[in-house]
Amino acid sequence: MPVATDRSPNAERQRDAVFLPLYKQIKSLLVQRLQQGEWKPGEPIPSELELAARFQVSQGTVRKAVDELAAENLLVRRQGKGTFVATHQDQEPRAQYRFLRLVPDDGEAVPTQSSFLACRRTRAPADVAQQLALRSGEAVIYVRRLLAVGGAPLVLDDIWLPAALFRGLTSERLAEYRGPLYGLFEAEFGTRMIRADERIRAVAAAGDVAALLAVAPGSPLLLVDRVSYTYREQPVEVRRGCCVTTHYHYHNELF
Amino acid sequence: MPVATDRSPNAERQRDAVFLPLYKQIKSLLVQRLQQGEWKPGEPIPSELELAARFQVSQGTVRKAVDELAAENLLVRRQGKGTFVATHQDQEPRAQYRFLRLVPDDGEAVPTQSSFLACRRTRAPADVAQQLALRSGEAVIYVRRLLAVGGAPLVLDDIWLPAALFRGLTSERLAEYRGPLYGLFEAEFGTRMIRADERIRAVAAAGDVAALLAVAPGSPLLLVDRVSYTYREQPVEVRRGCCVTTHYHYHNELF
DNA sequence: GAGTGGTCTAGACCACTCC
DNA sequence: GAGTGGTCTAGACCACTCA
Repeated sequence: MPVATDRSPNAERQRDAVFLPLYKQIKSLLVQRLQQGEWKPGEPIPSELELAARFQVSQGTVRKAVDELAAENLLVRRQGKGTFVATHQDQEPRAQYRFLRLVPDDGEAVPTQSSFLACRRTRAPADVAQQLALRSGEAVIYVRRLLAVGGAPLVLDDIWLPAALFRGLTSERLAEYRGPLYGLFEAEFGTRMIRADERIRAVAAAGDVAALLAVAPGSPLLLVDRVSYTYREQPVEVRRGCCVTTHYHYHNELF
Repeated sequence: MPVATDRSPNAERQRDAVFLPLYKQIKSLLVQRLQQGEWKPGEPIPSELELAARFQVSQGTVRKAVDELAAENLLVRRQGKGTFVATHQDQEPRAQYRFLRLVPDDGEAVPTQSSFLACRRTRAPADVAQQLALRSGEAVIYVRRLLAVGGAPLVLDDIWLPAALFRGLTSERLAEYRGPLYGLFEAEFGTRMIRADERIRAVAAAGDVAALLAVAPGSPLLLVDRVSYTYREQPVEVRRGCCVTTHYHYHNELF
């Protein structure tokens, strides 16, 4: 399936609606196939040489496309083995908890316990609907989860998901699943989280939240508002987390 | 100045103390020259062809080294013009305020007013000394700065810098300088911030801090503990910021 | 040993910038 | 038009993995 057989880029390609370098076009085609589920999370994609043959370009061009996708964490390269679709169900914890920035002040990451306090179908509040690019009042699944470590509550998450994409998500399935939520989402619902935006604030704990987190009302909490996106910048999760940061902190690296 | 004239990498290079791909070696040499100030912030580095000739490698190899340095924000490529040393004094605000993640909840970034409440030479507290890789009690410069927007206090920063690197930093120089602090640091003291680690918590405002930020004691504040590094992972700044997040939030993007 | 990604080269041509 | 970074190719060889 040639993308542009002509060697002089402008001659053939500038007539296209959008002119892009070959490797960007290849990249876009790869994302399209990922989105369509041609290769599933954890599976290998075809080798560079095969992709080069398939797209009628040189290996170097495929390479550059794959390099960028690997840099964006959509693909994972493993020398000698192949290139794999990134997954939240991976073995390595850094891949598994890629989006978890809350870490203990000292010592290593400790396994957390999840308990699900709610999981029900409801109508999207206006702000949530807007962030999910849904019409106001459209069906969403609302989940409330308490994360604890060593019995001490750490995070209270309120999560909204488009009901259309997560049909069949119940408390039972949530409770029985081991590992990160995003692993469940991609394995059971075919929705893979690629990117997220977070807005972070300090707030005073309201009464009900304070009770669930076992802190005094008015205690300072870290409020993390997240919107997660799947392929092609499609928003698929709104999450509001209240975190107790007495022994944990949010870690971030600036470049 | 050849890095490895031999074409078979292992034959010659594996005898070296560390074996690295050619482009990593080039990259390291470039960082070394940046660190030594051979090319100053904002200035162009030699063209790819010239570097290739100088290091006795192909343009492609230089290119890969420069690509990585550009990805790490040490260099900035501009097509048709050249490759430049990144700077905090740049025109574009996104480059200028690269490390500022605090943004207004709505609307565009508004210019802030800095006032410097303290700037004095003192001994490093134990924790600061450790983070700066100094001996406990070694001389540091302590700066306290209040950031306000439209007259309303927004951030109170406490900053510690190794006195050895920032000799001559005074309240006067701070007050008369326009633009980001890191611009002053790189222009006047030759220390360029490359990377930073941040630890973020929610805390209750203590009395003195609350007064300076014009909030009630006990109000929730975002506490941002930052350690900044210059070339070669050398820590050169410890900063503790207390932020009022009623109309601003800390923005972060996860990949 | 076959197959995969990783490095390196040499050369062609393109797009952009500035004189 | 000269010089710069940006794209693309073709081919060689290397390092790693696994059967």
